[in-house]
Amino acid sequence: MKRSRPLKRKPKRPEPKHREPEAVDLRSIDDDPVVQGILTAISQKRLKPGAKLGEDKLAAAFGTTRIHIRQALAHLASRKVVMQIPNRGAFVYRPSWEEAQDIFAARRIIETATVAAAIDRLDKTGKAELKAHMEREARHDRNDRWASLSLTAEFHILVAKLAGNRVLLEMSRELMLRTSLAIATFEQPGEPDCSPDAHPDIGALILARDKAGAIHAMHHHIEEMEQRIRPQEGKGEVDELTAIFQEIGARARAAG
Amino acid sequence: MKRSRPLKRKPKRPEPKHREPEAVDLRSIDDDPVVQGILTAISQKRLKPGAKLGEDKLAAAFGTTRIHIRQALAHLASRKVVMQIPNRGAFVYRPSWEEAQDIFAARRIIETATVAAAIDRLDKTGKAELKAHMEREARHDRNDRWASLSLTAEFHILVAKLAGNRVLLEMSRELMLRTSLAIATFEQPGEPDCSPDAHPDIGALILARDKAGAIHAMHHHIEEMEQRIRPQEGKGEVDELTAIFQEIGARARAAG
DNA sequence: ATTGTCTATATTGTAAACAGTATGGATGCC
DNA sequence: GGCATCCATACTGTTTACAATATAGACAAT
Repeated sequence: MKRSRPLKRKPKRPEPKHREPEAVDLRSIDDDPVVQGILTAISQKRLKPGAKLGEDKLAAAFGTTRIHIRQALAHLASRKVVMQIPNRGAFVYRPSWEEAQDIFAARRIIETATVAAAIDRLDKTGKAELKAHMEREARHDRNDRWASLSLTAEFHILVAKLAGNRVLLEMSRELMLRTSLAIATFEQPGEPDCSPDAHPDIGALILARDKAGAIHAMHHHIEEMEQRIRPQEGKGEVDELTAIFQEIGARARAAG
Repeated sequence: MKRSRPLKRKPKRPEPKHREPEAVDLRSIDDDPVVQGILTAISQKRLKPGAKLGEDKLAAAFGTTRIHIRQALAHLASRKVVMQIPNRGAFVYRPSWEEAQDIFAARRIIETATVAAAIDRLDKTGKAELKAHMEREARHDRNDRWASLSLTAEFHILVAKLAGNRVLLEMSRELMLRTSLAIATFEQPGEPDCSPDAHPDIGALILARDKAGAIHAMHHHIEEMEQRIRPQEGKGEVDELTAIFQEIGARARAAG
């Protein structure tokens, strides 16, 4: 029993009353698989600075559409992880020498502050997390280059997490990625990103609540990283996109 | 005299050799008029947190197309200046109380560092710029609220510029915007963003190369800003409800 | 009055076709 | 052989139309 259709209705509604958005699904584009895939590919150095990120190829590699890819690339361009050139496409960002130095300087400032804050608010849970990570880093397979890179990055992220400031955590994440790009652009071939002993030392100082010591160690650690790069630029070959993302996808599926 | 059309051509070209992008027009989306318009509207507090940013209306207001608007909004969402909710649209970002505190903490860390760096590399040009700004700020019309807000923001940007680190400058810009949003969300009505005397003091300390004094003054200045906001919210209801039902759920699980 | 359900409208999201631009070889000329 | 020009291709950028979803009022029932 359908009711009669409404008879009176203004053809144009008056300005609708504004309703605030509240408690809604807050899924960010950062969780997007395409964004994550490209980010991990970069942090694992499978994607090198200057590599072209063709829209069609990415769409095929990820099994999605071009629009989706464009959105992801635009987001990464906003974060200075890819560079978009009009009518030519998107490329993995290649920082200038000056920018690389600025990135390291920014990390010294932010990460010395985060390590201090981490010590201030260190509790049982934090200690456990830190110990757990240090064990994983100690006993990991040093021949698995990709796992190595992921683990060393995770240490710095963990410290930022322990500091308990989400804004600084985001900034640290961003700076770490850009550090990867800076190192990939200017590294001498064959050297690791982090000296292998630095993390256990810093971790121990945090656990001992030696604030001055930890700050100094972190400062020195980042200085050491910076001293491994040189203003020469060598442009390497670029790997095939499909192969990279197929393997990353397989790993993600295996891990999940 | 047109030549005969080429007769032999492989239907599919072999993978084209990769050419690196070099020395190209590097116009960023940050220069986009839509992005700039929304940013200045926010920093001048004409757009308040939670305000809806409809695509069609913006397109009409700026005299452009929806796609263009979408790109701009996506960029601003990446920078956490607007919040995008699926199928509902874009809104001016409204930080949580915790996030607001984190923003101020981050600013204390970064801006004390920038003010120190600014003193270290202060030269004639820098001194002149600083003096010029201080004069403008001293003699500006205090009744023009929008000019006031722009000027006070420019002071902090100028200090970041003098520090000579572009990465930190970007971060400061971003944090200042998010500070505007935090203040707009939690301010007591009628109070200004910055205390009017702080900037001349800090500027004088920089010119006198008093590093410790300038750092302390900047730290105090940002603390003062933070103390003007209060966690009062009109929408505590939502949190209350979720808290209630979370507890009920916990009881149910405990009973079952 | 309050609540629930329905529907037209508004608005956002997506797909596909089209247009514009760069690219890399091929051609022709010197 | 070296160099400028030209064109087919591939790619990016934009427009258009359409589909999916949310919104706010109207009506009905309690």
